[in-house]
Amino acid sequence: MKSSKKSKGKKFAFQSPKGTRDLLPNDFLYFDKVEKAVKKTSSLMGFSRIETPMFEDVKLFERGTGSSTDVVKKQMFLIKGKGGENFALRPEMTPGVLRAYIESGLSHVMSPAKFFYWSPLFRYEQPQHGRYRQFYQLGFEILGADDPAFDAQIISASYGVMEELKIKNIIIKINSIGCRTCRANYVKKLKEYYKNKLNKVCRDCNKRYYDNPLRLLDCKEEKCQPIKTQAPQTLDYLCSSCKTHFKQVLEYLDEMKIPYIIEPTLVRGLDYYSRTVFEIFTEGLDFALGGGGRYDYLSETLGGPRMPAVGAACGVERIIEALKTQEISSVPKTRSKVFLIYMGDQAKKKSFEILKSLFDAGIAVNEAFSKDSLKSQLRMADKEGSQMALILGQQEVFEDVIIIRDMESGAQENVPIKKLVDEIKRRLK
RNA sequence: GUGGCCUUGGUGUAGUAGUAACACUGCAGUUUGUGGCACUGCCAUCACGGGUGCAAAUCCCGUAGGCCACCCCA
Repeated sequence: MKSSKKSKGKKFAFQSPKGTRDLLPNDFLYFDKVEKAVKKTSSLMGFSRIETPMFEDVKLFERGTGSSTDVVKKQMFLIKGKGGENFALRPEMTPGVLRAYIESGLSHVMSPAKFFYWSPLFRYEQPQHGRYRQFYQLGFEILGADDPAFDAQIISASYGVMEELKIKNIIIKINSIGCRTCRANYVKKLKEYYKNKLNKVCRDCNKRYYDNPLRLLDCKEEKCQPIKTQAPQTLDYLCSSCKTHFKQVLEYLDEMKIPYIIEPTLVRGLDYYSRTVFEIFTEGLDFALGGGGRYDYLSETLGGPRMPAVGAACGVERIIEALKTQEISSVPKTRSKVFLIYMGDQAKKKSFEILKSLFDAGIAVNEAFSKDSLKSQLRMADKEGSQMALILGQQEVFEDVIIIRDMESGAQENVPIKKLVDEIKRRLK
């Protein structure tokens, strides 16, 4: 007792940084399933994969995502390069994807271009349910097109992934916040409306009034609600082309029978959105699984060419949370059906040769090299649910045979090692 | 950035001041070359640091992390 206490080492002092998590083998049962769904949907709909650096010039986000947004103002991990460069770990993908598209010259080769991504992002936030400092997003971007068909296709792609995963009761909340012209017009009206009510709304709304008036519509403060509901709505102030655009998006969604509700107060938090904005929800979870919208001016804002575009991003951890909440099962672990057991050093050595030949023949084999007793190796084989065990001892090595044991019936048979591959293949089907 | 709750072995829990209990899992074994059952043994300085007490998992303070509500977002 005392000696065991004395022999204890120091407590392991490291833990994963706040808001980050390790993806352990069991997590990948879900992770891989989602990844498979996004790849399938992408290939069916013609999106090709893109990946960009995990860090970029901080200005890309300041100018692109918008310096008035929380994401840029207080949620970026900043890195100082040794040469004095200012980088930021990417808090979102869109500006990087657009940058890559222009920089690579791809914009001259394929336009419009349809991309999908599956990438980790970083935001310095207070972690919470469904919210991490490092998290994965899957997303779609269509660059160089302003046709409303693409808005619908972006939504359809996101919806398709959810559908593929069998997530229940998916609902799209959608709105249009107009183009530069009609939005400016609307914001003016909105400010006029709020002007003489500023003493009746919360402190945050007073700030929003000056910083980002559209966000007034986002307020959840109780005392602001009555004022909010009476406020002018973006949809009533759309210019005729924005109105037509939005109407067509909805019509296309109707054609695909994608369920949506128009949410007049939906505005979203990133500066670059224009016209269509949307978020994706499912039953049982209060956070959005995804969101996106059109960003027709982002390219110009970054000093690039005029390039209308639309995109969406979904939180992978959130989708997985939905799968778990809705008890949608993960992909079952694929276990190898064959388990190799050795007895003695000579057999252990020989087993490498056998393992190699089985791998070469495309047969998955499990073993337990750290357990030397036959008993514990068999126990292991049993636990793994193996269909057959291959038992190799001194005697067998000497005779150049191996025992195949059927784990269910317990029947055993000696097989010449030369014929092992064929014999296993025969039994596996 | 603000406020509230929480933190006991790999997992889930018990234990409100006298030096950690239970279940599952894991590991080792129950005589030598055969699993699934059963049995035995082992695996926690009670998140970390400090304080008060003769005595602290148990009270107090600090830190870290988790959760929740804001904020915002995926």
